[in-house]
Amino acid sequence: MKALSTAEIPSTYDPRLVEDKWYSFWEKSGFFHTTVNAEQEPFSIVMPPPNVTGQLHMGHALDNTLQDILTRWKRMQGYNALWLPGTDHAGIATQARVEESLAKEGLSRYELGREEFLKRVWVWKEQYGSRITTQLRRLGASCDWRRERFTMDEGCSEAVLEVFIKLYQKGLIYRDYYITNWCPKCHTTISDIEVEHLDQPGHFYHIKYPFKDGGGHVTLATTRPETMLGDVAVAVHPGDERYRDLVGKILILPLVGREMPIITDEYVDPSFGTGVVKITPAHDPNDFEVGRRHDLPQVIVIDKEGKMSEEAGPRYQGLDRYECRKKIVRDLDAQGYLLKTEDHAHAVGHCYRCNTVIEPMLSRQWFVKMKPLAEPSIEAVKNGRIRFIPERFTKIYLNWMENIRDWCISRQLWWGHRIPVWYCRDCEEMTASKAPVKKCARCGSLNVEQDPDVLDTWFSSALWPFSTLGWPRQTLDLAYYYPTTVMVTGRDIIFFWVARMIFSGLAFMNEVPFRDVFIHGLVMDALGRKMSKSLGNGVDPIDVIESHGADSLRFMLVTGNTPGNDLRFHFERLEGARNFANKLWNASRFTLMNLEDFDPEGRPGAYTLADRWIISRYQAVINDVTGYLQAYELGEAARVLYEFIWSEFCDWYIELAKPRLYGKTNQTDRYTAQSVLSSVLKGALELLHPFMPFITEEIWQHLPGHGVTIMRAPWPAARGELIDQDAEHEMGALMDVIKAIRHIRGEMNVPPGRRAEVLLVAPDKAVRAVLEKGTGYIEALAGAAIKTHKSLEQPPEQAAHAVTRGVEIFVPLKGLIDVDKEVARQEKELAAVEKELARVQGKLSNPGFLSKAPADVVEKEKAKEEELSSKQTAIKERLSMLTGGK
RNA sequence: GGGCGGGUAGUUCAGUGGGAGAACGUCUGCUUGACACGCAGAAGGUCGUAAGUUCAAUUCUUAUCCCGCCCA
Repeated sequence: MKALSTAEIPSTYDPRLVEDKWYSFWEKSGFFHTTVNAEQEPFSIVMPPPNVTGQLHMGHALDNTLQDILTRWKRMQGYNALWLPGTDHAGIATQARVEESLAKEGLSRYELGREEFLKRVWVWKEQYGSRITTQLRRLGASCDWRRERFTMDEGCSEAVLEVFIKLYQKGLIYRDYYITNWCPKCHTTISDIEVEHLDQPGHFYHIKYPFKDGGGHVTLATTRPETMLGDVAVAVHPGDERYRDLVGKILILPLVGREMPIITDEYVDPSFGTGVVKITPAHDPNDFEVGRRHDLPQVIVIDKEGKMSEEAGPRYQGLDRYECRKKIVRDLDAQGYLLKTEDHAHAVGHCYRCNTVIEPMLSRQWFVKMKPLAEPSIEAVKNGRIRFIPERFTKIYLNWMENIRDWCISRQLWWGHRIPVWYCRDCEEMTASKAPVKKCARCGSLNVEQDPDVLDTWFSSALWPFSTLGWPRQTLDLAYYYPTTVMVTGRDIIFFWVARMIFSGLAFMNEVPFRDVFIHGLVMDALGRKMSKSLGNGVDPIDVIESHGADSLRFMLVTGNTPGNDLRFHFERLEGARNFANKLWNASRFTLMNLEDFDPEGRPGAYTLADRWIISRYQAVINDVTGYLQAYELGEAARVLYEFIWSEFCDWYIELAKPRLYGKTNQTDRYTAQSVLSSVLKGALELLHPFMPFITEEIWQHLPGHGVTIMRAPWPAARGELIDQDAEHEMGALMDVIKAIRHIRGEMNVPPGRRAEVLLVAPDKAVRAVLEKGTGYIEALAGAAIKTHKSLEQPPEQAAHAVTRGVEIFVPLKGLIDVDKEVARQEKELAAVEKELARVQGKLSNPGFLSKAPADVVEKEKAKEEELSSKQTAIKERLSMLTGGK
């Protein structure tokens, strides 16, 4: 694959000319593909599977960018890096989409029938299934597509069956009547964590329930008066003195006339409301528990459509639950039972899919018994076999695991893994089996039918880290890549997914599914709101890639963000990343323009100070970037590279190299500059490649000594002998002088074209030597003509003045100096120096500081004092000269 | 009610037990033979509030207020 030729490198980087080209080169060349290799250490990540018919959103973009950075980095480090991709069948979401499309044809799934409907879903899946994987390619994801999996493919489905049967045989899967969360719109049960609790304004209705015999009543408050039709008791706390005498008495349920007892139960909070609670076992999870303890009947008054059932009585039957609420309130009021209505905000459960208010509903469902599975999962995290990054998520995970409740796994859907249980209609025998059951094992009847429900989608994704590697078969892949190295995912699915993978891995592989869990935050809009369809505030990553390039998007997502924290999407930050790409592009363009006659085989001459400095800085950057990646501080790693490339390489090194490249006087020195320029650039590209894969490949392919692909270039290793403290120190001093002169030029409005005469005064011999060595640098970068002195007998009066570490700077400006203005400038500087000096001296005169602070800190403060006080002296002298001693 | 995160420059965010940083925005000046998606310079912060630990706190501890999230 060819990069653009040097002659056609445009001055503005255009990702569209570059990205697709390199991606298909990588993929076709098989660079993403890996296989078991016992000689090599594995590094493995399985991708959190996106919804097969969904499309890429910013959350995916972030999640996959992080994974790609880690994978590309480890691959360059020489690991056998596997990033295994795949998609999820997303039961509710996908089924809902297909039902919507059917609705447009005026059809329902029931009219179509199960088999025909499923055919339609598969067609839908074939049609849209490649959209998201195509989009991931555009992001640059270097995952091994030859291993792509799907939660409903043959292997994953087999894993699901295997797990279900094993859990069933161990007694960890059971079927029971229970209160579950029913979504009247999706027509299915959902698990506890799929319910989102939102605070909503509502009312507290205070109602009186009269006694059967004699007068009097008890008062209670409810937010859901319509459920009173299903009331079967009233409860008070056993220790509540106020109601002690009433326990056991019989009440008459208003509007209904049902007789019901007053009971006691610990669940009642005597300090809340009136301390009296109505008990509706069929429509409230807490009441359900109370009902079980007291063996109360269950009266179902709301049906699966969210409408009042026959049990609700003829007056209310068929009414929507909210219509019914209004009618009940009116009726209670009319009959004098309603005492008062208060405003009351309370948390209401909503379906995470369709946002409909959940109806707690009594029904028969399948559950996984969680306690025995949770225990080893708690242990694995507590003893460090699994590590959360950042660490604080450990507590969130443990807290949830320790209070775990059984997991409702059946869904009243058609799209998914059908529950492998058959019922005999004749003898009611129940058989769980991997193979279809045709005949009842007990009575031999052929009148058997399979459970109509499917499993929760998360049931199959819980197996993802091992089902994708071949389980339940004991494959070589499984032995080599499992447990995976790291799981990268959003903080919003720790419970849904991470926790479930952990207990599944432990239960079926006898080993944790991953060592590290790298948790990231959510991508919010610019105002800090969650991106959502209903708000219409989502930003489409594909639009961003088309306008600014995938590299810019990736870089923007990864910078200025700390692990676990949310990230706001600011367009300005995207532009910043795009500008950085362009900067890199132009620095490379400059380098390549000056490299046309470069001989990669040649040997460079002596390094200049600037060479030694940038080479030394580059070693430090290698160490920093590698260290930050190791610590999952991807944002810091990116920041270090940004600063190195922009501020040090471009702003200083390239500028210092220019005279050496343009002037043809010294071919050896020119060659040396070419060599340093190209080698540091090449190394910087390699360090940046995991973050910005496309642009780095494009440029790298032009550089001398490049290989087949930057993807497979060895990760740069710092060489300690190239770290050059002297060079860094000397360059630092020269940079300070240059900055001081530029400052003066700016302040004094010296026209840029004009070459300023500058006098440098340095009493110290070593400092003078540095200045003399660096005269060329100062002259080139400060636009000045330099003369260096040990001291000046008669400092020029018409001059601007500055002091940096051991160097006094005079910029003579005959006729341009406004003495008053210069005095004011110096006074301001003096005040700043003296303020700082006072602070330092305060410290140094504190005996506690001298005796207790570490020696190096004290030394540092002393050196600072010395520098500040010499600066103070110089400024004072200058001031007294300017004001003529007045 | 419990837990967690955040409160640092005009804005968005990094960071740290010992001299407050970046990007964007603002101001000044620049067709400087890579780049105006650029170059050079500048202004701008009592690091939410109060107490404590320490020689030293923006950083650690406690309390408190505000914002957000999760759980009940």
